[in-house]
Amino acid sequence: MARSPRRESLEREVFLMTTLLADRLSHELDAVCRTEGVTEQQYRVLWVLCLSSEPDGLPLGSIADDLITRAPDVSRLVDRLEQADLVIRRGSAADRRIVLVAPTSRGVEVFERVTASIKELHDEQWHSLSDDDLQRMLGLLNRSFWRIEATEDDA
Amino acid sequence: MARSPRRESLEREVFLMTTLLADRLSHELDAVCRTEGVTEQQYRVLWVLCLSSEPDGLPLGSIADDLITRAPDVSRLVDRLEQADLVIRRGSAADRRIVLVAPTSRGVEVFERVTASIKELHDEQWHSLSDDDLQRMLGLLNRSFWRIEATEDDA
DNA sequence: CGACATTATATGTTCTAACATCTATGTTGC
DNA sequence: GCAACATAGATGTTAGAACATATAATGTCG
Repeated sequence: MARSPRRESLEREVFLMTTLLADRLSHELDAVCRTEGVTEQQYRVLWVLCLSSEPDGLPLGSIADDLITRAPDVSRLVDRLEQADLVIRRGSAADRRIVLVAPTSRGVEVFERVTASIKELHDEQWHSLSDDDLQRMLGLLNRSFWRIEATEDDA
Repeated sequence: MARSPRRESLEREVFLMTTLLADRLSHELDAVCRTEGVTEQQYRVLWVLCLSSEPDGLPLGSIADDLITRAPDVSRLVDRLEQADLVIRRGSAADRRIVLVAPTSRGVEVFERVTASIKELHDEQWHSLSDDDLQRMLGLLNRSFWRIEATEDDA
């Protein structure tokens, strides 16, 4: 933990802690996903698909839009999910360019199991923060991300 | 920005915003590094080397320890830096297993230019947060990372 | 209708991360 | 001193990310 000499400015320190925390959280999440044989990215795709109520599935491009993180390769991401029998591809009758992707029953099961595990993980990850702390943190994160100045109501 | 249906729990939302923000910040940093031809990881190595005051350079393993993010391939990371003439490798006389890595003058220059650009970037990235906000954020990030409960002095 | 742009997806390629393994050197205990 | 183990680093291999380009279907405008 020889990390002292690098902290020059407050901004840099916040930057480092943000990336460090995200790195840690994300890897823990990935580890949980892999217990069910999927990567974090693959889980996110399952998430989008399973929460969508489109019966025929979603177009590939629409998945990419809904994935919070940029994923410049949804096609091959879905390839792997399809090989693992977690989703199926189906052509769209209306527009033959479109490929609809829907979760298989196995895909739904995996999604639900992973989701339950992730819920436990999150409880553990955020155990040390109260709900008020989490709200404050969320506010700061949002302001940082969207780069908006403070409002008056800073309780 | 169709992100509404996914926010089930506060914990998950904070998790998502943390990773989302880190992802954005980190990519902006990487973009700055690449204007000087290095990746973020490579810049971090230069950082460790340039801030160390060891005249002969640091052993590879010691670099890995100092890199905040885990880097399970420092050897090839240094390969690329060496090919770009930003660092040099040198054997250690005391322990012939050890390879010392030191920045070249070009390496130092690149490090300094990138560091200056990053300073500007950070100013921009954190413009919307006051110093108090940054301190609060840092406190929350640290408590999240180290998973420590709140102390009494929550100003 | 036909040339041309646009959209949706697939694929080619390159680089890197992650994991495991290998080699060389050093250390320890008998 | 030597066998067993530990350590430092390099390398082989595989999978995925990033970027560009190709292919196919659709829309548009003359």
